[in-house]
Amino acid sequence: MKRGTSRDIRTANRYEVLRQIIAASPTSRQELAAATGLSLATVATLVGELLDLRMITEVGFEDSAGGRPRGLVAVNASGGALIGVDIAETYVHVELFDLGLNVLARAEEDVRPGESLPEQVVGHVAAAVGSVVAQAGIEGARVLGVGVSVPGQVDRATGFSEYAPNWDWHDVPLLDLLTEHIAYPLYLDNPLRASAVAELWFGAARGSGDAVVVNLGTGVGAGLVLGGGLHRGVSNSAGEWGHTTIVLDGRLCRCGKHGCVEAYVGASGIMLTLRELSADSPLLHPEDQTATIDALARGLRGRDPVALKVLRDTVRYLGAGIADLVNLFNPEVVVLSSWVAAALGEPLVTEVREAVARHALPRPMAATEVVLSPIPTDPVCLGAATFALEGALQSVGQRQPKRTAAHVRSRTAPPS
Amino acid sequence: MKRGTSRDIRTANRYEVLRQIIAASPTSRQELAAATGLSLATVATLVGELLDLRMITEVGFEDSAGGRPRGLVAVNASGGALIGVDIAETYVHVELFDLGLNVLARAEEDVRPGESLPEQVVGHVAAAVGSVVAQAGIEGARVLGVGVSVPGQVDRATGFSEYAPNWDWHDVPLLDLLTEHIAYPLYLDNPLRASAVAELWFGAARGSGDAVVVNLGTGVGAGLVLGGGLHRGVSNSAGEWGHTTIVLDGRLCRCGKHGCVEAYVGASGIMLTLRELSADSPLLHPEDQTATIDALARGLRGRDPVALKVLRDTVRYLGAGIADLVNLFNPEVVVLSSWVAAALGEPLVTEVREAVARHALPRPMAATEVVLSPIPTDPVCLGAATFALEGALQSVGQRQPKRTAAHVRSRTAPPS
DNA sequence: AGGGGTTAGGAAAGGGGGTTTACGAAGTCT
DNA sequence: AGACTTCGTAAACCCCCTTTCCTAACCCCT
Repeated sequence: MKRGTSRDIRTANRYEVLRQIIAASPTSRQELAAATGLSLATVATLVGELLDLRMITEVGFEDSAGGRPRGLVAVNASGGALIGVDIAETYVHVELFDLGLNVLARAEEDVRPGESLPEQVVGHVAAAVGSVVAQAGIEGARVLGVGVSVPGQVDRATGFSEYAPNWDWHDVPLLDLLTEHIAYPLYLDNPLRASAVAELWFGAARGSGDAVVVNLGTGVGAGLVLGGGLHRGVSNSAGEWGHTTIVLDGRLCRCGKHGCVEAYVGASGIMLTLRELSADSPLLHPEDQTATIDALARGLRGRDPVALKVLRDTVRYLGAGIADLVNLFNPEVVVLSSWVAAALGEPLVTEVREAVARHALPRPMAATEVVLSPIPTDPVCLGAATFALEGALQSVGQRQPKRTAAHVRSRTAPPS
Repeated sequence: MKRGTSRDIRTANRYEVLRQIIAASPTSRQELAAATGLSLATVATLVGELLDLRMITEVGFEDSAGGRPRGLVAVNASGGALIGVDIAETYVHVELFDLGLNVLARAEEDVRPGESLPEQVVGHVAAAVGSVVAQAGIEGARVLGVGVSVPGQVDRATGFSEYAPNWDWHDVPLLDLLTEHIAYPLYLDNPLRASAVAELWFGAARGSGDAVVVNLGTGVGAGLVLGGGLHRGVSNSAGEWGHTTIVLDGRLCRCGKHGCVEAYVGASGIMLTLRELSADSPLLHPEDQTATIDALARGLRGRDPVALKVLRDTVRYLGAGIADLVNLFNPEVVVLSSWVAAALGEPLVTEVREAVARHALPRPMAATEVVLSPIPTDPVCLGAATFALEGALQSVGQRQPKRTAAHVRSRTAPPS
């Protein structure tokens, strides 16, 4: 069991202060102290560190009721760039961010079904990363790091993709492969945790001690924020919620089991529900999940009865599943994230809220909010970039190696 | 969000050292340092603190390969007593422990169906507590605290039992009621968390960063140990796993919903499974859960086909449910606890292990063990007593109020 | 019996972290 | 210009753990 050291406190506080600055830029030290609960002195030293790192800059002053004006600090947008890579089943999506986590450049490469060899995927990543750097006209030196999200289980220590369900990858040394093409510091993890970190830093989980980020996409998962930090589990695979059994002996899931949550509320599960309900529905675009979900979303806005029924059926499962998470974790907030949630939007949350309230125990439920992710862009890219940001911030605390006191040893010729 | 302070580190280390001493008493400072990963100096000061508290004593020496002998310390059994109270649906069970957490006295009171008013239950508790103190012949002053476990949701801050499902209690000021009868420091929580803490301190979760303690009794729940500590959630109701939906529209549960885990793997769920399978089975003792489960356990030992079938059916649900927990938390260990698990014993774990391995994802599963609770006595009493122990240790860190420097003020009459 | 050698354990120093207190800096108000 | 206010840094302080140094306590050997 790893014990916590006092340095972890410092790191957490540094994160917290930077989060706050990014969220409310520009801001004053006073405001930061109030928001973080730290003392003014601590905030001042942390702000000093971030200024030294050129991650933030002083941007003027603000009147203070009659006294010395407050100095304002803001994110130093040009102080560096972060790259987030979202490797998914059918595409590689790359975004380049400034330090305010604004998107400066985007690139997307399609991964065709035949091209799923690790080398091919890495090729796409390298090309897209090259592209965003070129687009943004950034000098390479300013890229602080590249976060890479890859589906499945990832071992962060070794940089192996232990298992990627869609491509049947097993123990691929992904980090090594990427290192050959990309010269920036690399941080590897999976989309579940990426979007959870994105919510933790910039989204609906900011400031929450405990939050559950429910990812609704092609795959389904739950990023767990516990005690103000990401819960990884003992082998970095916590959060695999998609294959939770919700209907014993139910629908066959692509994982081979029956009745998984994902088989009902994942994109293809929703498509199946639609097909079962109305096989020739105009909403249905076989072979195209995105189009179908978009059509469904339009249908909901137009109060199309089939679309409403599909939503209701889906939420029947989703609501029960999320209620289980609420009972189990008793979180402050449940965030619905990923592209299916973004597409279905308000109608989805409204239904989910109601269903969860019906299924969950009253007491935990009373303390929990269910919200849509407020992140406007791809949360996985943002989260991946956040891993890079955390990495860059982590290395601040590192003490430089001690000077070897060589001269002390030279006693062979003592002074007379 | 509460920030961690450096004092929390100290508290955690104090816990860790005491845990280790209790587990391997007598032991040396050297051994403690090795086991906890702390430096010798830190261990020495912590041991010093515990000696000052009279929680441990020096009990002699041990040869060290040729040098100064190691001093040995052991729990000071007579240094104090802890009381654990397990309030359950039909009984109040109280145990008095020495500081080595050995049971010195027991008392049990039956709570008859009509007697479920808070005052009546509190009366039983007070009587039983009085009884164990008398039995053990302990002076009152030596009781360091009383931990009380009460089913349902408990607000530790206010000492209210917010909701107790079996008795329809709502917002009962239980702590206040208990305080009127019991003069010792009181610590209130629920059985789920009590048995989780018991495993964390003395059972199978010792030294685990992440563990799930699955409680199989009349009720069903999961105590969550995350990051080496108990996870409580935002309103102290995390771990409500019993009412997780495992069969959509399945069996009616006493909570009013359908298809809850508890409806299948709780004691009465198991009884129902048995009744459905063989309504006139000799194993079945209607109206008596304990007798039925015991009969079932005997049946398993005798390889009775009906008993085996009941076990297999139960594990079908339980295995799926636990597999979900494994996927979600990726814990180091899953502990099966509470009286049903204890009664069914090895046959149960063996089946569960197999079922979980079948249902869970391979990667999280590879890192997880499924074990039976090694705690021989009532884990809820033990856990409740542990809350009292933690409470007693907590107050160590409290700084005594600063001496008011009164003499400094008396400048009115300065010395000539 | 009286030195080495070895190991345990305590005391002091050192490096982190956060907070409180004191004070100079930089404005406004009279 | 001087008084008042408020910001922000510097210094002192407390807590935590570790490293280093030194003494205590025992063995063995001469």
